[in-house]
Amino acid sequence: MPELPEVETIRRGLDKFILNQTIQEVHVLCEKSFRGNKKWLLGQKIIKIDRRGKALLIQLENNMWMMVHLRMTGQMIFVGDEKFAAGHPDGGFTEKMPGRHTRVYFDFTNGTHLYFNDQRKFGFIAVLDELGLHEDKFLNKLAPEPWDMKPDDFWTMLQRHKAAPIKAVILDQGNIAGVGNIYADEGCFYAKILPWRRCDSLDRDEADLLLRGLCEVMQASIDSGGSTMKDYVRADGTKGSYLEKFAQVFRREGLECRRCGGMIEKTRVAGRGTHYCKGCQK
DNA sequence: CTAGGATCCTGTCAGC
DNA sequence: TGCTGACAGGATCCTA
Repeated sequence: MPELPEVETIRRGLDKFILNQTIQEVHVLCEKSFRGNKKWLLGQKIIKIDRRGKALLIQLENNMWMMVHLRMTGQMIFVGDEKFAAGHPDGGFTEKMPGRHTRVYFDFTNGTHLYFNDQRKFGFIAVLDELGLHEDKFLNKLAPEPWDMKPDDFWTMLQRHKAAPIKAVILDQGNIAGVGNIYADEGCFYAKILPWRRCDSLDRDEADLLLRGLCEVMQASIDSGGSTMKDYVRADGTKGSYLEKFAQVFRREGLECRRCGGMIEKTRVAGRGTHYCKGCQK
C-alpha cells in the first residue's frame, strides 16, 4: 500500500478538498470494503481529517469517525473542478470514476465526489463512534511514528526481538508506525544495514542511524508529495513518481548503487520482496 | 511472549 | 494461444 508518506499526502489533499463539505450520499459498491452504517454519515459535515500511522481518520460533525485503511492497493480520488488522486499508483488515476476498482464513493452537497478505489479489496472504510475509535485494535497497538520515537526507545524495542530480521521488526506497526516495504528497504540502505540481519547483531550506532534514516526518507517523500501528485493526474500517467526520484534501492535491482557503484540486488525477507546494495550494506 | 507462515483478493507478467 | 505459478508499497490469524 501507500505507506505513511502517501497517506499523509492524501490527508493534506483531503484537508484541501473535502474539509467542511457535507456528505449527501454514500455508494457502497463492495460490502467488504465498508464497515458500519452509512446512515451515520448522511447529511454530516466533515470537520477534521487526521492520520495515525497509515490510517486516515475523518471526523464528522455528529462526532462519528470514518477510519480509512488503504492496505496494499487503496486509492482516494477527489473529483471536482480540480482532481486529486493519491495512494496506490497503478491505474485508476486517469480513468472515469466510478471505475472498475471503485468500492465506495461519496457525493457531496456541492456536487463534488470522493472515490475509494481498491483493486485487491484488502483496504476498508469503517464508520466508528468515539468508543469504537477508542477500542480499535489496530489503533491501540500502533507504536509511535519514527520522529516521535526516542533513540533509547527504538533501541529497547530492538532488544525485544533479538532473533528476528530487522526488516520484519520495522514493518510491524506495533514496533514503529508507518514504515512499509519501500521505506524499510530505503531505511536499511541509509543505515548501511542488510535487512535480514538479526536485531541483536546491530550495535547502538547502527540502530540510531536506522531510526534517523527512516525519518529522513519518509520526510523527504512527504515533502515531495505535492508535486508528485500533479504528475499522477496528468493523462500520461505515473511517470516521474517520487520512487524514481528518491528510491536508492527499491525496484532498482540490477542497477548501479548511487552511493558505492555496487550492484543492487533483490531477495526475500520476512515474506516480502527486499532490495539492497551488495556493496555498501553490511 | 516471540517468530514464521498462510491467508484475505484481484491482476499482471514470465515461462512453458 | 492458453495455462500456471509467482508476486504485489499490508495486516491478521494461527501455530510452534
